[in-house]
Amino acid sequence: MSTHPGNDAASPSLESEYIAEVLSAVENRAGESRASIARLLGLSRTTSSKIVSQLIDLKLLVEKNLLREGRGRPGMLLDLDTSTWRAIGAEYHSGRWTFVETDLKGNILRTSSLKVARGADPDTFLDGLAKGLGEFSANATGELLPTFGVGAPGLVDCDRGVILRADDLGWKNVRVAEFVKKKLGAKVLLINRNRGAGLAEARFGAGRGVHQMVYIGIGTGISAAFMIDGKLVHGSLYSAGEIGHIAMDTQGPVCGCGKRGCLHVYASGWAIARRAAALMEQGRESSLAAGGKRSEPLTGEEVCVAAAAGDGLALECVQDAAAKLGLAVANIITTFNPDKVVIGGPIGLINGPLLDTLRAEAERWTMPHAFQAAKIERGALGESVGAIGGACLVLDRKLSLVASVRGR
Amino acid sequence: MSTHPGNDAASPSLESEYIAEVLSAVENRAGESRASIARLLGLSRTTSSKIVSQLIDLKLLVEKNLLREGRGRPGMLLDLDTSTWRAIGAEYHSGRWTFVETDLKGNILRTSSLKVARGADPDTFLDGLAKGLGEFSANATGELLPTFGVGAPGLVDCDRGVILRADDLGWKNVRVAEFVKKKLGAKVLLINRNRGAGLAEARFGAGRGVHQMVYIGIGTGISAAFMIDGKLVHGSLYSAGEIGHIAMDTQGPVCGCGKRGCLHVYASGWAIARRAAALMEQGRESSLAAGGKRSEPLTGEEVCVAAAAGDGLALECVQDAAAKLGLAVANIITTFNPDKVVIGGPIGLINGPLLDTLRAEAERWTMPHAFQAAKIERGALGESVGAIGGACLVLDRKLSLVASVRGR
DNA sequence: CAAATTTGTCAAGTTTCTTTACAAATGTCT
DNA sequence: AGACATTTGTAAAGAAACTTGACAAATTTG
Repeated sequence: MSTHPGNDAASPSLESEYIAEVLSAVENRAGESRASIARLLGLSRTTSSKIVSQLIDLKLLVEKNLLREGRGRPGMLLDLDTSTWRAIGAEYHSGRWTFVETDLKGNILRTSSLKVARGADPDTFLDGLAKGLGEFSANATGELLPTFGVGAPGLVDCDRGVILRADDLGWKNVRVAEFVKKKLGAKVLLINRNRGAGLAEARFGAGRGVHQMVYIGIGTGISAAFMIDGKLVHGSLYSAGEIGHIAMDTQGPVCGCGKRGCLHVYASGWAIARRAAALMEQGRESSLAAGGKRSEPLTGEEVCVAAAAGDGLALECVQDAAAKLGLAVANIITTFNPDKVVIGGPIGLINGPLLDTLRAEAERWTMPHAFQAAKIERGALGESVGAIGGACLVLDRKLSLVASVRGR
Repeated sequence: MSTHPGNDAASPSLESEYIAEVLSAVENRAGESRASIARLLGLSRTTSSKIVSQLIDLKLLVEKNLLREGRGRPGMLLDLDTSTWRAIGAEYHSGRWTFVETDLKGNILRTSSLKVARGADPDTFLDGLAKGLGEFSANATGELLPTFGVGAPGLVDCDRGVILRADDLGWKNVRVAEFVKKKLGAKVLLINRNRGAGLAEARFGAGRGVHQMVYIGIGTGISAAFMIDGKLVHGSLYSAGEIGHIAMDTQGPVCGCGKRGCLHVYASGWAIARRAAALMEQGRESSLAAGGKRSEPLTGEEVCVAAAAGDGLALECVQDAAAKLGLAVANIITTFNPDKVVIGGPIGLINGPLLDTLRAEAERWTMPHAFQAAKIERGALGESVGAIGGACLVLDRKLSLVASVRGR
């Protein structure tokens, strides 16, 4: 036994091209042993064993209990090592930074959040991120992977870590990665927050094990993420999934983008709130009007909650939105043929009438075989899903990150 | 020098994991030498050289002229060897089998076609395929890769080589691969003909070098193929791309599928022909009516040709179809953010007013940045593109196929 | 024409993976 | 219970693949 565990001179070499394959075999399947991995990847037991022991030394894998099945000596069950490495992810949403710390399996170990002025300027946004990351990472429960994953609003250049534009906030060219590098000396992997949420749901949530997944995030705006065989579809300029502005009706009302009949004007949180406010303005009764004059403007979430509680006006607004969403989802199902459609976002996660209407309308406008293939479900990771998505980006690179920490 | 070139005892071993990478480096780039490949893949010149000589022995690569650039000894320019190996692809379309023989670069060396009864039963269809393949492959101009690539109508199970269903023909579970295996003893790679066409355009046609491509095939029906980073998107049950039945207007006319307002009822060849016929029935004048009573029903292609020639009625029909196509393309661009949209199929390839209208309407219904990224162009491979797509499937596996022929 | 540079190949050396062998741990059959 | 078959994990020896270092060949530059 070594007296200096792990970090000593006899540290593993990490030269095999099969290391990543072995790791992902353990990650994506359950109940693998050294021998079963060897069979799976077409390697000898010796090689599999050697790689596994390297990964154990790196604290990426652990041996669990014995695998009793069939005859012969039982194998050692392998699993991701959740004891040591930690990933930190962040997401900005509604004027608030959310931070999560996860283990290698994406389990949330710790959360924190930091309020900044809603609709703030990019500088406030960036300062909040750096401050939050600095404080949050100081209290890590394990060894940190040396990169932060960040989910941001707007059109994101993932390669350069820049928010190219966030139209609803009026931002342009916000260089997030560069800022954090300067402020904290740490690397940032940036992604659009809804794409990050889709990634997280695909890896750890409602889309686990699904090969063709569509995530639809419904909040103030609407956008989607396409996960095909474990990979996120970015598109040419990172705007794949921006379904908020698909044209639903060429005769429809004018949208903020200048076009008519965008999905956004029918089904976003913004649209739901506006519609409810307009109906109340016309004198329609609703529980939403209780308490007289409001200080803050009505939100889509509030309307959805009221609808779930049975408010007639709210129900009407939500169901109309859900019907349009259902039609959009139908066309996405027809176009993509996914195995699963995951509905998320602040609006999508509310346990109300939205999902049933959406599902019924999606069925109405799709071919039966495509609809049956596509299970439509709510997201399973809750509110901080976007931050988990950031952590996912870090976890996807854990191998190279660990290698670089260990100073290969 | 060996007296038995290629096939003798000293045949190459094909064990390196870099063989495929070297081959695709030469394939997808131009002007590579042994040394430049070594740099590209991070290999030593020795290894690169060894692999290249193996590939030359296998007749997959050839040395061309010298590469004079910069100082130093010029490298040997490498290229795919077009002298030996041949791929055969087939496509069924409008009651006709088309066969193509290509070299490793997808160049068409020979074509043939075989008419079978239009709207024939599956048996006639299969007999025609086996007969055609048998005769066509007998006259090969080189050594055949031992597999045929076949583009077929309908929903195709690529793994098992079965047409699961072709609704417009009324077929179900047509086991193409099994039939050809029995009849000719040869393996078949089956694909939907429009997906095959998309594959071919991405590899050898208008989508060369494009990372995010959408192919839209417009014939009697409409369907699409999505090529993301060189890979075709199949979807969960191989129906990704079946955009003929996306809902364009919930108030629209009833479609054959039972729903309302499908793209198919507005913009397919079937729809264009029906619309033109209806207008003429109402007494509208058109060059299409010349020659009195017709024996065959009017086709969408005829209307498009008449529109290109300036016929007013035809122009109206084509432009209305193109406008709906443009709207559909707009939503696809918004959703996918492609670099290029390739318009193909019997209708899409006709050099008439369709493309301009489609492009204008697509621009009208997309965000500027997404539209600008997506160049909309006609297919570059002509009518037999589906058959070339079949050949593509074979070429994509050339390495393993050649290895198996050489009896590794 | 010499010097510098780059290519392609050979021989020798290193690393990685496999083969062969064996102890250890289990189920099965008698 | 005990012999036997089966499977796992590891170690030592061997094979295969890739790299290093060296060198002739082919070019540009000065």
